[in-house]
Amino acid sequence: MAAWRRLVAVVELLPGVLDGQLRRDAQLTHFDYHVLAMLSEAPHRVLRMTDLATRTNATLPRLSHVVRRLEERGLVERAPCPSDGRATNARLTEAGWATVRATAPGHVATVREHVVDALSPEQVTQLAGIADALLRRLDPDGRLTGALDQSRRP
Amino acid sequence: MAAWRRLVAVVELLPGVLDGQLRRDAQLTHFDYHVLAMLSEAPHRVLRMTDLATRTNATLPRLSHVVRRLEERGLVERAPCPSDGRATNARLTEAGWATVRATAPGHVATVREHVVDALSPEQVTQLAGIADALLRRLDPDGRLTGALDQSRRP
DNA sequence: CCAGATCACTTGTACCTACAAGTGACACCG
DNA sequence: CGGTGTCACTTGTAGGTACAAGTGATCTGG
Repeated sequence: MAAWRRLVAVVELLPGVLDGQLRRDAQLTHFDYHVLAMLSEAPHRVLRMTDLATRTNATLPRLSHVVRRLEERGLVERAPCPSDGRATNARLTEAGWATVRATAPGHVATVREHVVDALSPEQVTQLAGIADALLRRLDPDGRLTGALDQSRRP
Repeated sequence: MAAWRRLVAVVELLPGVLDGQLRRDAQLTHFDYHVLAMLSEAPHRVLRMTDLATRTNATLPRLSHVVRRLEERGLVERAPCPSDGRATNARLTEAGWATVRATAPGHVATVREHVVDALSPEQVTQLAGIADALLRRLDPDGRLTGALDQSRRP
């Protein structure tokens, strides 16, 4: 079978595996986790909704709903931005931070189990190059990989 | 950044690209397309719902809803299986077959554009090996890749 | 041969996501 | 300063997916 077809199969199956593990272990969607993880890496664990949306590849409506649900669970807080009245800052609460710390190891272990351990060291190196090349097309601005321009700050 | 994190980013972005192209060009979900494609490759273009579910990595309820919608659009027909009264056979109609033929080239072109053309020939070869290794963990029975046991037939 | 278990679905309900419309807040131009 | 346009969200509605329960048909043991 052609290489691309196998890639499509991987792309079809892997999200389900990652999502399932997080749902079981932390009652979080993979997207939820991504939101919390991005916040946890930000300075003061605060980000504008717009920045958070680009970092998670989400539309603003979708992010708004998700953050509202996370806020109801006490993992995130929202507050109007002092410097720009239009903007909203999302901040990771202590409970949210604790959730990330408790969840990250299991998530990383799942990825390791299903990806890294399935490949030889050379293949891991090759994969890095391949993923890099693909992301230059899929995500030219590096929004998901953290190479975002840092000019605007909350 | 680690290789696996870039892979996760790819896995996050690629489905959206594939889905978007099919929605625009054929008003089909990527999952819808996968259902039609599996039927188009089956003998007589007929498959049991259960077989179709494993081949598309879907739960039976999900498949049932999707096939109902495809049936309403005239792309698929359902009929009770003659040999097993419990089973339902899904058959690709002429309209469905025409849709697959009309849609496949654009879909393949999209994959080519975003994947194959982004990589060097060596990388494509490497990717085949990597995807193979990953699928041995993610899909040990080869359900999505067509290596399914062929004992039960409609 | 028939009661219970299993199988192959279908249907119903709840949740999540996408798209569209609406609401204040800022920015620029005269 | 107003008025217009844009920005940054929020809310509402429709469509898709997951989980749970229900319906016949088939198998199995006594």
